[in-house]
Amino acid sequence: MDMDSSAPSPPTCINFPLNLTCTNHHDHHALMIDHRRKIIDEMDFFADKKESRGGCQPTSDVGADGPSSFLDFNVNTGLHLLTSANTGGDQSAADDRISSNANNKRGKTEVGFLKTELQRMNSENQRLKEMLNQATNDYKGLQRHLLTLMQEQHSDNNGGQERRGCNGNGKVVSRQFMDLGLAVAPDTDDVSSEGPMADKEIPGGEDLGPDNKIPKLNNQSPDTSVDQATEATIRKARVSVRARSEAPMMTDGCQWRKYGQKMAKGNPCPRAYYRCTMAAGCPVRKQVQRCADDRSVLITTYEGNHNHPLPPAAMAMASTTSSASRMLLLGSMPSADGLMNSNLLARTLLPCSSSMATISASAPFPTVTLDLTQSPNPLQFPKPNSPAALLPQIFGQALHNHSKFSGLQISQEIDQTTQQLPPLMSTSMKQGVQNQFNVDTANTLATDPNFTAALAAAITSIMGGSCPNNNNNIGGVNTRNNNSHGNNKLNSSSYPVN
DNA sequence: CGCGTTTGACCTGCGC
DNA sequence: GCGCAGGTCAAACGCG
Repeated sequence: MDMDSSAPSPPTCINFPLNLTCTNHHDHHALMIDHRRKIIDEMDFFADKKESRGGCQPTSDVGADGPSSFLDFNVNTGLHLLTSANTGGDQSAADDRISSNANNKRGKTEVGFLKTELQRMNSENQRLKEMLNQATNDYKGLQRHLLTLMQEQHSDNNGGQERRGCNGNGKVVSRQFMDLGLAVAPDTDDVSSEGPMADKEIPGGEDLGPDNKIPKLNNQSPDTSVDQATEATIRKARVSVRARSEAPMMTDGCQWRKYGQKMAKGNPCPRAYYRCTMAAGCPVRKQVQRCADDRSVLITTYEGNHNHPLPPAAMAMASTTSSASRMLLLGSMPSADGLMNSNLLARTLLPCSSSMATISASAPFPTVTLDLTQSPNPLQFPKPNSPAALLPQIFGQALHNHSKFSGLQISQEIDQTTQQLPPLMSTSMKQGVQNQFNVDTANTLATDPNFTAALAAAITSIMGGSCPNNNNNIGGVNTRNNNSHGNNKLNSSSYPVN
């Protein structure tokens, strides 16, 4: 006997109707534009429709018959009625005709329901847009108000004479504003060199030197000045990494050139100064010095952000400086004790060790210190070249992945949340609420699955790619990088400090 | 010869 | 104003 070659293949008929339920506007719009056009990157339900016209072909796609919930969903929509109408018959036509009236009603009911639902969603979307606009306006207004207050306070405290503080090579910025994450500019409107930090890898960001421009507080929109001042502060922020290592220098995937060495007071070990040589004019510098108390501890301090693309290994550390700086900035939001719970943030970032990371704004430059020498479990950092010794990179990667949340989203959420407070609430009261928000946010960050996932991903990527036998090679990245530069000598990633 | 390191001189900020 | 300390510059030097 012949196999039932004439038997229709029912499944393809069932896929078709879903369009009405889910993406009415989508596919309908596509059809209006061009009936023949296939919709790329979307499920092409019309493909089955076309096939069904020429005879139903068995498929192995989602639409094929089987226990797929997707298929079940289609069936449950009841809209397969349209399919039968379009296919015009075969064996199922009779059955369809029998049930057509009931299905029609049910289908119309569902379409009507979906239309209502769509309208409701649209109106809600519109309402949310308006709320967002309102929040944005309030946010800008508060920033404006904050700047005004700070200017007034600054004038009161310093008599307007002392717009200074330490800012790189002798340029002076109000320390108070630095602590607030803001900087007061010299009399210049040139803020062109200001820009996003490592997150966007701006070219021409090499403004660490005496020509460093600080955004002017006046004569520009407050939100812009805040952003630019923030970036200026971040640029001067430092990330210090303490690691127990016998190696002369920590490996971070970058190429460094030593440009100086000094005997620092109180430390018999000289301090070496390096600058990044991966790109001309890269502003990133680092200092390497052995700890006076424990010569086995290497202290590496990073400053600035790279203005060039980085290999992943180097990106991790660069991300640390950038992201930790943002965290530090977030941690220096105004509060009753002048410093928002910086160490809380540090503990939050690395909850496994309360002493692993500290944030200090009391130093000439706000500094984040990652102490990798105080592992609660000695096995955790067994050898200088072990994957665990690459924790700064892990930390950096995790922070990088989370940097927008930590540096931008949080602060925006803080501000926007503050905006929700009653307008008559005093500034100090709002500030208290904001501080509490910071605490809550930091606690949330500790348990945030995204952060955990980012950290886990970073650990996986670092440890998975690390090569314990090669001090200068993290995941083979450096080797590739060296080849691309065509000169291994350039990779001066290890220099004796002593 | 090119590149990186060394090292003394120089610059700048800060405290007294 | 002076001295100190941190940071940078640049000529001299070494290495491959």
